[in-house]
Amino acid sequence: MALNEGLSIGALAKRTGLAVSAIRYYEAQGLIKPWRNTGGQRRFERADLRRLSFVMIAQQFGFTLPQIKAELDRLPGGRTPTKADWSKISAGFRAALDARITTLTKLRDNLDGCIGCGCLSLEACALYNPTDRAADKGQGPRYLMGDTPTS
Amino acid sequence: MALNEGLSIGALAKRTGLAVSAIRYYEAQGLIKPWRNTGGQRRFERADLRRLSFVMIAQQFGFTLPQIKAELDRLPGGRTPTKADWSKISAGFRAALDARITTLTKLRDNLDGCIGCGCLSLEACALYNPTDRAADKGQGPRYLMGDTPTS
DNA sequence: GTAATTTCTAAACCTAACTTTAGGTCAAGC
DNA sequence: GCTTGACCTAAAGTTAGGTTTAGAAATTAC
Repeated sequence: MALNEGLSIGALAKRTGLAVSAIRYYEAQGLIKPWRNTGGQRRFERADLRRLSFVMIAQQFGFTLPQIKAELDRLPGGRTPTKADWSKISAGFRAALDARITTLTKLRDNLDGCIGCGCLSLEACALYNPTDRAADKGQGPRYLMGDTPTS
Repeated sequence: MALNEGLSIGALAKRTGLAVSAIRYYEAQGLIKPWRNTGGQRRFERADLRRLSFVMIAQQFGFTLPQIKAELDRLPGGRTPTKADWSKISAGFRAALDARITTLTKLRDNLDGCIGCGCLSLEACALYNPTDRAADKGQGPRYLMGDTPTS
């Protein structure tokens, strides 16, 4: 057993609160790369706890799994990530969060001028600038309303 | 034609930027209730432009269609909604938005103490209080990480 | 050493919010 | 009056992010 150290998928699930199936799914998406023990079962490093925590928080912030993977891929490959490594990828994270808050605040401040007043003439309003739900899924520029101010 | 007035679904689509199929879908979900002309085609009121705008903005705020329907159902049934009617349902809207901003701001302020510092000891951190992505889908209390402070 | 628990894979299923497709009807332009 | 574009319905397909199921193999517990 000594040579087959590491956390089992069940242990990882208990520690993170994630379902075992979710962890397997994350592996399939390339977010974590466990090794296998002699019996073919997944074994995880303690650092994977941090990775999964990062995933869970980033999801709360509205990031998609591919986006989260992109961030995680910036972590060093050969060694266990250090505090500095994590801080580095958290910076972009925080920037995105700041942007999101800014957008929502602008949205709120414009609410009284749009729906709040009952006119709903969104064309002239900040609301037609869609909140970046993480990544505009190439849906094309969807303007919100063509209602004329007079109506 | 005079008796079959109203906007066609195509006109509504152009005015809102929504796809025709999306508008039909919203009708199926009960968000709008067009009438039919003599040929069986949908005809919409101008007020439906406002309803659809409301839907689009509410979605940007993270509301689900059932939640949006619940708000729209509070509009008067017999007559065309007035400014006052719209303002009324926009109030709850704004409250939800405020709450969301507050949560995100708290999250951001805690970021340096969690991922930002590299420790990722989420248990002791505000991040384990999930952002209400509109409506906690009864997933059960998912605590974020069981990593001990020492690790 | 055997029973119970975990874990394995692959594939099917799930929800939300739509889009696409197929086959057919309606309406508008000339 | 006919052709072209808009519209109709119903059903199936799509994407994200997983969960569930089934049958088999590994591990742990006693």
